[in-house]
Amino acid sequence: MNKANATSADVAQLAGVSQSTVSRSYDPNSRISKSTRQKVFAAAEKLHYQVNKAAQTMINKRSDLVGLVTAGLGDPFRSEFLNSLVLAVQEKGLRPMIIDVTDEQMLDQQLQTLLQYQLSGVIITSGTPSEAVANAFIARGTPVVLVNRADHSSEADIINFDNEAAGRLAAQEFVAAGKHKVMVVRSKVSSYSSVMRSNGFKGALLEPMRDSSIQVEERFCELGDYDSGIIFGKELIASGGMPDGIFFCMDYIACGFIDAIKHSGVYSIPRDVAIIGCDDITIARYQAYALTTIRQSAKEMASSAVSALQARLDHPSAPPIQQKIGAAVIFRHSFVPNH
Amino acid sequence: MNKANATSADVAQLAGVSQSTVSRSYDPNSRISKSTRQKVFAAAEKLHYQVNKAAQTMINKRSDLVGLVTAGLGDPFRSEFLNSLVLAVQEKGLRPMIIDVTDEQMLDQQLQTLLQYQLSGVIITSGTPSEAVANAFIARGTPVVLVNRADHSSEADIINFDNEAAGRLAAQEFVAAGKHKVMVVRSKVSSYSSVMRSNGFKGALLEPMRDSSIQVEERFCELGDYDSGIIFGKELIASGGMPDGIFFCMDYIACGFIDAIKHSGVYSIPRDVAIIGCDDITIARYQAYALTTIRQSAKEMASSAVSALQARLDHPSAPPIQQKIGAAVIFRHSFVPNH
DNA sequence: TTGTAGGCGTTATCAT
DNA sequence: ATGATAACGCCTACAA
Repeated sequence: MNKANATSADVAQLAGVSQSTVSRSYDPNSRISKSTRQKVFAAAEKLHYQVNKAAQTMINKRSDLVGLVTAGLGDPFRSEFLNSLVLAVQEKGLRPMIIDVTDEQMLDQQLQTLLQYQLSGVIITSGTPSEAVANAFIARGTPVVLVNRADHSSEADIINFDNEAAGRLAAQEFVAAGKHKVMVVRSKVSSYSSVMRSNGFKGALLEPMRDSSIQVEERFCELGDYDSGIIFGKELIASGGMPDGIFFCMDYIACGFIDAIKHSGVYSIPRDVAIIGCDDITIARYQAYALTTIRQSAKEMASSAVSALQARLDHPSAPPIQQKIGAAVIFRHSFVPNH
Repeated sequence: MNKANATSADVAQLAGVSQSTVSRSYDPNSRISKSTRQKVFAAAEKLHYQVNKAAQTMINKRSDLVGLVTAGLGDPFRSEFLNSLVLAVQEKGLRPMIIDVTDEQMLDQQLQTLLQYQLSGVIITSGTPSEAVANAFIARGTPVVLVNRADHSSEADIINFDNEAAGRLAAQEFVAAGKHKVMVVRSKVSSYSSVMRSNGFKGALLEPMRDSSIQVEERFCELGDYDSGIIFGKELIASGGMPDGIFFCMDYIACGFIDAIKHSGVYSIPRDVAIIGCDDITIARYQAYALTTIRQSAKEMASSAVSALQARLDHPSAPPIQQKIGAAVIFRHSFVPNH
């Protein structure tokens, strides 16, 4: 095995052409005689020639690497979403490079070293790392796509799940089902998405023209995870005042809640209390939960984000895009609409 | 914003030194006067200078990029493991680049383009892409670490969960609990890990000196996921012959099985049938499953893999390492040992 | 300790 | 249609 990779010069020599001809052979727009191109490709194949991206990057100032910035892979929905992003990025012939900025204290460091790679673009998914990161890249002329973030940034493209619509849909279902007393639950740590979802829910119920016979209350649990749902459930059971419908701004909380309810044996879902979640995480469909939820299509979000990035690479100076991804109710057992 | 990034030449000019001095300032081993180094750093900071990795890569023939090759991010355990890898890679100051080779037909293409980046190393996690990928990189002098794979490859470092021990542990628990008729279930599509686990289980029970009053049977379900577990459960219930203990080679199958059992209402877990899974996926601890399982520590595996890679980067010609990561029983409700 | 110069493998601009 | 040649930004002898 010759450890040294073949270079275009090697190929040129073997093919009996100049190095620049080899380079041109790989440019589809370049007009080159069919025969030479064939010669070149043949030689390239023989030598297992592969372009050296580093050299290419020096000239293009672009690595075809796309930074996928996320905060905390612990949250499984985030990681589900990340997977979709990876796939979408790959499909465009780009390469996903993950950056987890869980540790906020390292954010600056991470960010600095990131600038070293000549990323073609950066996709920032929901989480803390926002303005600072986005601006640093935009300042350097690297396209940035923001996903599920408040739209403070001026120059970045933005893809958002329609969080308000999600909340509204849940509310409408409860109204249509004739619920009397409903609740919306989100984590204390207010994420953009959760706040919007909650607002959408409350907003839909508080509209003045709406039949006002339905009570709404907003409640909070510590975090946005399963365990917080358990705790919240226990407390609600203990304190009494169980509503007949609850909208959880995150599926994980809902799953925890469901387990708490089942374990207590006091209430029955959906008879005593109907549950609607939001996200449609993988386990939402598992029989143990059978969670009716507002789906956020990770795939759709991901491909939109990557398409936006692609578009910006093609037209760097186009005006920023802002796109909303629709919400849809997925009916399962935890809430069944009456017909 | 000046879109053009500052180069070391710019820094040199501002600091009033030569470009090579700037370069040297960042080399800790280089002997440089404190004062000049300070001047350089000051200038660098002022210009927001960051090394251009592409240029660096051309010289070092190394990008500090680590390829994380996986097959199918759909499997949540794999994605959990990948997350750990990402974290571990980051901690070493390297950058994780994900390669999903789900689509086997694209494997070759993917592989080819991968060679273009001058990866510092490649970590291949369980899945189909093995020999071909590994060899291609090794041939080019890029270190390869194999995780949870059969050890056919000669030159790669190998990190394996002790799959046989996992199976053995499960078997021992059943024996100690006085089970009479047990089963081991794995997916038809035989993965290295599952086969080893099953072998470990069967082996421990078939040892000649062992009290032979315990019956063992191996069963198969289509895939290694939740739905296969459901189907398997339904069929087993319908066909009768429920054993008093089942070892599932993958937690997801176990979860599906548990839901099938609960839904049928015929049997009770763990009274009628005790369940032990393997992996300790996130949801294994959720109340709905409370799955007793053999833990495969994703964190430990990941950090071992990255450490191995690091070691090889430091000592390229050291003999290949082969390391086993221990298994441990995590007791929950689906199987409770008697004391 | 510091500066000068050559080269890493491409692509792009000139000629031819 | 093809071949020289000049960057791209950095590291590393070599020289001073």
